[in-house]
Amino acid sequence: MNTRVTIVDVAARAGVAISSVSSALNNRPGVSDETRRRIVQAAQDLGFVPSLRGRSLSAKRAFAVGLVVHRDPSVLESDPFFGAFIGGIETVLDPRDYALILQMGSEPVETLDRYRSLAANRRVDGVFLPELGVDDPRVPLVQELGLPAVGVNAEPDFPLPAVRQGHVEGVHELVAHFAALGHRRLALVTGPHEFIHARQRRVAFAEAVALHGLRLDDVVEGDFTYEGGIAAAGAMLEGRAPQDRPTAVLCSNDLSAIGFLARAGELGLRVPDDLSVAGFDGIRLGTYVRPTLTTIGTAPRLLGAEAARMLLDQIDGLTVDDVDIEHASLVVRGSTGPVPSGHLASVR
Amino acid sequence: MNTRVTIVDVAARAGVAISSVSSALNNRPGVSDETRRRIVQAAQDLGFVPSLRGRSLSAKRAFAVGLVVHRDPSVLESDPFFGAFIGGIETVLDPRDYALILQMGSEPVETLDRYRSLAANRRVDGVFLPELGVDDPRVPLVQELGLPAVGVNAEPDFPLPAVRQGHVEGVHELVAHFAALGHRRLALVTGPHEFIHARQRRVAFAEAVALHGLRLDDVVEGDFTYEGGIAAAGAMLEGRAPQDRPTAVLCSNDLSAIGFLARAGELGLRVPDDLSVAGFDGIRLGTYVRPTLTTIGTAPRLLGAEAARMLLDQIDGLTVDDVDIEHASLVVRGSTGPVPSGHLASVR
DNA sequence: TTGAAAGCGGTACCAA
DNA sequence: TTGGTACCGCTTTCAA
Repeated sequence: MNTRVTIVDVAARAGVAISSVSSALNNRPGVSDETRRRIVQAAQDLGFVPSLRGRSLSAKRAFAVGLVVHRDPSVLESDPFFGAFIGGIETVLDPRDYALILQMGSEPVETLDRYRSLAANRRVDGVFLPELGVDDPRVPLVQELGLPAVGVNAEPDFPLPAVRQGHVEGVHELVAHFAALGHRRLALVTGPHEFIHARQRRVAFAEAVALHGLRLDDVVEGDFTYEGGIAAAGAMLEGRAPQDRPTAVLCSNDLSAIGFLARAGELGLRVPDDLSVAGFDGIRLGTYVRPTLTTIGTAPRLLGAEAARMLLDQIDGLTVDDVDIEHASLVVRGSTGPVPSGHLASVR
Repeated sequence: MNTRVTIVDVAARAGVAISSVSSALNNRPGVSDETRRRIVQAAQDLGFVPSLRGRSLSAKRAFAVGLVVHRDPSVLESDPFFGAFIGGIETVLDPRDYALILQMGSEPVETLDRYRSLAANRRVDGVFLPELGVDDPRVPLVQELGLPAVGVNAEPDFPLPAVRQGHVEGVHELVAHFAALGHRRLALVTGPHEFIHARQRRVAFAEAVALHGLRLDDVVEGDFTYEGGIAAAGAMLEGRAPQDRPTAVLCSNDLSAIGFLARAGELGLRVPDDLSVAGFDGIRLGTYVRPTLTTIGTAPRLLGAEAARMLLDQIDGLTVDDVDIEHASLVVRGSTGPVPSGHLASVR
């Protein structure tokens, strides 16, 4: 039990050369059915599992892909995106005998180094690029390193293969929802400008608002955190007369929306009676809070699965086309409702 | 740029044998200072990074350790433990050039298979065993496989190296806190009995309650989820007269405590005026909710770091002693307060 | 101290 | 169709 079964053992038992074992077990042609059968039998008898290390060295592959999570160490802790994203990745990796190497880098610079060393010692065959920033330095890096990569929710002109989930439609649905409820004065809590997805959501919201002939009263920059939502609510609502406040707010992610809700409540505003609030993501937590959070539901799990498929295909030398998964769409729950009556009159 | 720099290149440039390069670069004796200097210089000039694959095959090591997360696919999503735990692991792995391989198995059986295949193809040199169950099948498995492993929060008689964070003290602190606030009738929402940490918390609570001469009114089994907390609150509070209710409740983790809080609120109970509620973990979310959650703060990050250190040492052939990190302790926040006045009178 | 060479466990090419 | 063998890139004896 101490010494492992190698391909040599299998060859010996089947009475063939190791090259035949290799061919047979990898379903390559050039082995007679009879020999193949004997080899498979021998392998099974011996409980042979090819060593990843041997294969790795010879095949010049790591059979692993990498995900580097950056930002604060508590990302995984408070941001449900990665959990679901990783879950999706796993569903694809596992059947194809690949493994996921997860690394965390607190600061952007450190993150780059992680990618660099993953590539340098060839620990991975490719990487995911989630949470893309504007002019993200990881892009030229992987290009320079010749490291296969897949971008997640990238811009249209992204130079690498990417998987995207449309955000525009969901935002339009939400604004239409607001409009139908009589809201005229909307506001937005964005994410940090350096993130592409923050910008995408902002642009889509502004467009939709204009399209419906509504007013974009206020835009406050948040940071995708709960605390950021609290701060944004303070900035947007505190000390303002009802007539001066927006009646419907979109926060760029659910976490900040939930913070926003909490602060709004502390300021004496009832949601959705005095104010409608919506988030973006569709995290589970949004169904926990009261009122439950209206949101634009995304599919990080699917995004992960598709990204993994694209990455493995790319590693296999296939040409991969960008993929658009089903767009995010509105999920109406308890935090949005009709515009306060006072505001109906005040319009126009 | 296309072909990588190997040890052969370095040897050639330094004008020495590859064995000398290996010795020199790994700080092994038997190389003269002068030669060593030349080799280091050459390596640097060429930007040599040893191939993990070559090392791996030759050294019979994967230079990676594995973490298999089981239970529902949404674990990482809603349970902040793993994010912090992984963060802690990383801080130790990275400087020692190890990587973390993360896998997810939804069902326990599947999880076992993951461990099995990780061991079979030698993708990892060791594994973490978090969230131990009673008679956890992973334990005999890793023993049989001869796979180094470290248990997290294991029982005292655990047969493998383990890192633990004391839970008893924190629970005692909490019960003392309850007692000081005048509470006499306590209750507990546990986690599933099959988890060791659920049982540990239950036992500690019962002991502490007895020690203070208080009453353990009610014990309801939860499932460590928000929904479980909601259900537990329903079972414990709904349709009961104030005199029949406990006045202070410990939920076995924060997430369920937060669900408990929400449901209590819906049932018209004010926390902490009508009822005190505490959790266990110290997750960030507990500071978001209103009232903020009194809890017993744990240190998953530290647990991860220590577990990683122990695992790597074990892999290096060192004998590792079990480690106890600073025990979890009480964090008083807003969800606990004085016993309702009606109950003060009713005691005795 | 240095260098040559034998593995580690596979893959893949080439002759037989 | 088979078997032999040269790698893959490093570590580790063992002579020189």
